[in-house]
Order: sequence, then C-alpha cells, then structure tokens
Amino acid sequence: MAKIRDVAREAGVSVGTVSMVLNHADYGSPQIRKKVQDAVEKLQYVPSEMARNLSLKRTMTVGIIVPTVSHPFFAELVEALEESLYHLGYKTMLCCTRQKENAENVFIDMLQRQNMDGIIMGAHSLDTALYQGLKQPIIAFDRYLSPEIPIVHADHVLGGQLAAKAFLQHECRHIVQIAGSQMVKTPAGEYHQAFQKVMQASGVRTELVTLPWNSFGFKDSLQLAEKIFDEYRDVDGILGSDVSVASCLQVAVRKGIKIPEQLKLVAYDGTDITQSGIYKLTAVRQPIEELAELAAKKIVGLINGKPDASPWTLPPTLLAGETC
Amino acid sequence: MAKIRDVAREAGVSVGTVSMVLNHADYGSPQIRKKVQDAVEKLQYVPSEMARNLSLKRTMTVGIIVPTVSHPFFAELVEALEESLYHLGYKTMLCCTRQKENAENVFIDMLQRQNMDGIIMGAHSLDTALYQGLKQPIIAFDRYLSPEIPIVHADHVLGGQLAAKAFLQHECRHIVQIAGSQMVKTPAGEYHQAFQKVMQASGVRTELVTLPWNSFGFKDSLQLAEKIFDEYRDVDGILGSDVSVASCLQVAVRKGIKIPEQLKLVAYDGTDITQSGIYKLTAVRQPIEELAELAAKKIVGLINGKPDASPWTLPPTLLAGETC
DNA sequence: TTGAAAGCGCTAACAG
DNA sequence: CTGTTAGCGCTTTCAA
Repeated sequence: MAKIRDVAREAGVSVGTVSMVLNHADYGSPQIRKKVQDAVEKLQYVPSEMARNLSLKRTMTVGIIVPTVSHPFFAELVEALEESLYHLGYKTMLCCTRQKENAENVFIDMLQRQNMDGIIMGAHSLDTALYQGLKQPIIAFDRYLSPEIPIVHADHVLGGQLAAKAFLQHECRHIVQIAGSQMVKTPAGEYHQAFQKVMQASGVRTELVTLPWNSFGFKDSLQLAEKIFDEYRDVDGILGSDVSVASCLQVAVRKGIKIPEQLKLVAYDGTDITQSGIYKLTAVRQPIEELAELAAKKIVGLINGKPDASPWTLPPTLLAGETC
Repeated sequence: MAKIRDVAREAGVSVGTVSMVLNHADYGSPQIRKKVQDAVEKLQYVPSEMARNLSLKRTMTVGIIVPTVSHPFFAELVEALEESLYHLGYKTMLCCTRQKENAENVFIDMLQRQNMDGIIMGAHSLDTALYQGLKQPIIAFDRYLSPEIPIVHADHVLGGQLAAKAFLQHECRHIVQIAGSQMVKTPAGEYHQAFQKVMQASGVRTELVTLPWNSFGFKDSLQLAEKIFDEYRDVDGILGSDVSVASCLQVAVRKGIKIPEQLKLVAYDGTDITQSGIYKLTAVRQPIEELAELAAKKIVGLINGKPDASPWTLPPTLLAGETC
C-alpha cells in the first residue's frame, strides 16, 4: 500500500503538496499537478480514509437505527434514507434492533466514539434516558426520544382523517383499529386518535386492539386477525398498518367474508405490499421517500451546524384500492 | 471532549497506562485500574474510534452491497447479515445499488480506502473487472464476480430438483419458469437448468421467460405475469421467485383460474411473503439466516487471515403450501 | 507556489 | 509494573 509519502517522493514534491493537489482542484501549477497525478497512477495510491477521518475529525457516515428491515415500511425507509444520504456524500451504517439485546446502546456508543457523524433513529426505545445530553447530532424518525431531539414524521392527524374519510363513504358501524404496542408513544400512534375522533362524531363505533411489543412479522398479525374476527363478530371495518390489514384480509377471505361488501379495509403506510396482493388495498400512504430525503437533509444540516427552520412534517395521501 | 491525555493527567498516570488498562482486562494493579476508571468516569471520557482505527489499521466494519433492500429476499438477507456481523463484533455499512449510477464503484473505492475491512457483495455486477486484483477481503453472495472471489450460496441444483419434485406429484404438462435477467450468470440461475432437466426427463414441456435487468419490484412482475397468461394459454405450472410467483397468483385469481386445480405455483426463495398472502405459496426455501451467518463468518475469517476449508454451500428445503 | 512540521487521538514496543 | 515515545497516514498552518 503506497502512502502519501511515497507519492511525494515519486513526484519529487513534498507531502503537503500532494495532499493539497489531491484535495483542492485549484491548487498548484499544472506541471506540479501532473507530476502528482502521475505518481498516484504509477504507485496505485489510494488515500487512507481512516487517516483522513482522524485528521478531519469526521467520518462522513450516518447511522440508521430501525427495529428491522424485513418489514416493508422500514425496508422502503432504509433504502430511501441510504439513497438520500449517498447523494449528500454520506455512507450509511445500519443497525436493526429487534433481535438484539441492547444494540441500541452499542450503537449510541459508536456515535459517541465518533464512528459516525450523526444518527437517524427510527426504532422504538424504552430507554430514552440514553438520549439525554447526547452531544452528537441525532434526529428521530417518527419517534419521541427526548424533548431536544427533533422528529421527522408524516402528519398523522391528517392521516387519520384521510382514513376516516375513506370509511365514511360507506356504511360502517363497527370498526376495529389495530395499533402497535402502546408501551411507547409515537407520532404514528396519533392517527388512531384522529380517526376515532372523526368516527365518533359520525356515530361509528370503534375499537382499538394492539400488537405485542416489537412485533413486525406476519405471524403475530395473523394471530391477531383471527382474534379480531372471533371477538368482534360484527366488525365491518378494519384500519391498521399494511401488514396488519393484509393479514386481516387473508383471514377474512378464508372465512368467506366478501370484500369489500361485508368488510372494508384501509391500510396505513401504503407500502408496496398494498399493491401486490390479490386485492389492492385502499391505503393511507406515508410519503416515505420524501420523509427520508427530509430526514437525510436534516441530519446533514445538524452535522454541519446549519440552522434550518423548514418544517419537519409531511402530509400523507389516500391511495385508492379495492378494499374500501 | 476529554482525550486520553486528560484521563492520564486526572488519574496521575501516563497515557500508555490508560490505554493498556482500557484495552486489556488483565493489565495493571487494581489500584491503578481504579484510578483510571475513576478518571474516565469523572471526565466522561469516550475513546475516539477514528484514532483507534488508524492506530490499529482496521475499522471493524463490513460493507454489504445489495441491489435493494425493498425486496423480501434481500431484506431478510441484510437483516440476517447485519445480525451475524454484529455478534462477531462488526458494524455494517449498507449500500443499495439499484437506483444509483455507479454506487458499486464508489463502494469498492471505500473498501480500498480502508473504510471497511471487507465486503459482502450481493448485487449483480456488470463490471466484474472492478473486482480483479482487489487486495481487500471480498466474498460474493450468490454471485460470480471473479474466479478468485469465493461465493456463499444455496445448492441451487438441489433447489431446482426440489421444485421439480413438487410439480411431479401432480399432472403438469406445460410449466413456465420466470428467471431474472440473463445479462449476468448467477448460481441462483442454475436452479432453472436443474429443474428443466428433471422435467424434460419426465416429458413435461417447460418454458423460460425473463425479467428485465435489475427488476425487483411488483410492477414488472405483474406485467410479466399478464404476458405469460396471454402468451401461454395452456400453462398449468409456474416456477419463479417469491415475488414473481405472487404476482402470477394475483393475476391468475383475477382471471378466475382455480388454484391449485388449474394452475400449480412454486415460489423460489421462500421468504415471509410466501406465508402472508391469501394462499400460502408452496416454496423452495433458501436458508437465508444460515447463509448469512456463513457469509459473515467467512468474511471475518478472511479479514483475520484465517484459512477455512468448510463448505460455502447450504441446502434449500421444500416448504409445503397450498399452491402445488 | 511550495516545503517543513505540528497536530488529529490512540496503541504498543521499548526502556526503566 | 509503569512511563516515554515513536508511529498510524493524512491535513493544514505557517514560513520561506
């Protein structure tokens, strides 16, 4: 591995010159630049990023924490975040917390060790104390972590209202809402309240059932779906995340329930899976790409100490489908 | 930010002592250790990972390159890889290449710059020359990159045979196989040949249709599904990736085709989505977790220069379902 | 315009 | 058992 010293010697110039030529397009005379370029070429020189990092005190990488990536919402989110960060010149460090004991702490630790320039936190956290007094840049994605940590999220009140609007075009009497675990408050959780408020005003009965903590797979939601049909025999509407609603759809069809005649379904999130089944799911779509881009810009802004007063919230939209 | 110097001063010992105490559990007298610990505590000292990296010439991070993470197979793969690497003490750097111009080159470049200790390459590559003569550790996941680069992959010949076995329990006459783009040869591609060979021997007609390059979404596969039913009116069996087959299922059901009476479907990969639709898909399951763990061990082995003669291949299994 | 040299913060070999 | 010091490879200020 050739080092900058070797290049300098080969080019017959000093180390400082090589560094300057390599990092500043407008430095040095054409002759000098050429000499350096040639030496680089000849020695196949590749600068060490570790050394640059230490010298410049930054890593150009951002950490992303999510519960899992095997879930359509987080998959799309992570991919979009990675892409946005990439275009801003940042690399992406990934951490999935669902299956791990205390990966969150370890990851926060790596942040403090300056292995990353900042973090976008998209996982639930039970231990929000971890985030108190952290000096490094952090933003939350649709999560409450601490009062000082800013949050990028969709306008879930509007989201709940959109869902309500969809249902209100039909004759529903009893709607079940499926929510994530209530152990942790999240902005996303708020669409349920907004929804309920509207439905209540319209005299529609609503129910709230919840998934277990850290549940993101199909198994849990299928189980919950069975329970819902058992417990609420007259349910004629269901609102929940894509995965939850897809599970309910599956169970309902197996039971011979006619969709959408006997049961209306609205999925919240609007990921690709709402489009991939036998029925296209009617859905409230979170603008995932746009939220990701916003989050990426915000974290880079924080890293560079750039104040930014633009809003941190984006509106969801209603996606027409065949289930409501 | 306190540095090691400050800790040394505070503890009344030398810098070297602090470093040794912090990094070697068996160094120093209890008294000295205590003094150091206390100073660390008091100053809230956190070592700089950048400095350690430079000093130790390693980053403890591994890069993962995949085309996308918004696809159940890669999602499960990335999650499992990240988890295995985590337990081996490595961080995960993620790069999705599908939407980016030449992210692959950029990522390989980061490898050469020693920003990562090694790479697990799970994306197609048109430019395999990139991988010639790379000095850093690389392993491929189900991809041919260059003769020197070892590959972790499922035994796809067995996979093809398992699929064949499933179909042969029924009366199929005309089976369509859906393959990825043929622009690049992959180990996974080989299940099609193995399958065809068996079917041919049994006198069953098979067809091979292919998806466009870098196509991983539902839109393309739905389109292809339509085309298949248009073009092959007498098709009574379909074999392809989870996503492809799920799309065919959707189109078939809409056309009123009875599953599995009139059409048998076998999905290759066996991700969660085979279990989440209205019909459980019969599937050949790649042992994703195990492959990921294997890949993680292999790359760490290479990084540490540990020779390892254990096999690089794992067998898939047949997952019973309702579509064949 | 270029070169010399002082860091960046930590590790580990070496000497005491 | 502990302290000193020479790197790790690069950036950039400061002189010349």
